[in-house]
Amino acid sequence: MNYWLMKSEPDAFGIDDLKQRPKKTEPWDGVRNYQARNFMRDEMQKGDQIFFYHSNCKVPGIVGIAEVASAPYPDPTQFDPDSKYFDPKSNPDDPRWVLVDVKYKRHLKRVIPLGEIKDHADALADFALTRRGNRLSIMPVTAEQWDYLLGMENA
DNA sequence: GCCAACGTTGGC
DNA sequence: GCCAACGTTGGC
Repeated sequence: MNYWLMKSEPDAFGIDDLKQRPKKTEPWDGVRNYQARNFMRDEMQKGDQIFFYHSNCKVPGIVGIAEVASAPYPDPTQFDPDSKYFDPKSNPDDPRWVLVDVKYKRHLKRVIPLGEIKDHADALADFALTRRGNRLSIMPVTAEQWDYLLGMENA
């Protein structure tokens, strides 16, 4: 089992939106970054645990926990000319972009703000989120980092 | 293959 | 709203 952190802008789709979805599950479409895609395509498995992160908002940080709820499959929006994620260069016989379904598990008892995560940089050695200039929307979390961040929930 | 221009991300 | 970081595009 692997651990991940996935970013979302709460103005567009936040953890409350996920919770309110039928089956509390949403196809994580629109990922158009190869590194993030490769994580989904090559490494994600059903049951993997996800930190749900709110970006581009007043208090960016980890707000809850979700779970990978499907195997990777082609992102349908890449073939939809009306979608803002439409990719005319993607070949239906060899889709360029994939996604997984993401299922809501729970909110954290409190938001763990980015600022606080940065304060613990030493304990979270090499955490992808706080590496300089990081813009990945999906990134791996080690088991150690996962446990440590979960511990911060009660701090 | 290089690299300048451009667009996007996302914290502040 | 600003801007640093960085990915992508496209001319050459």
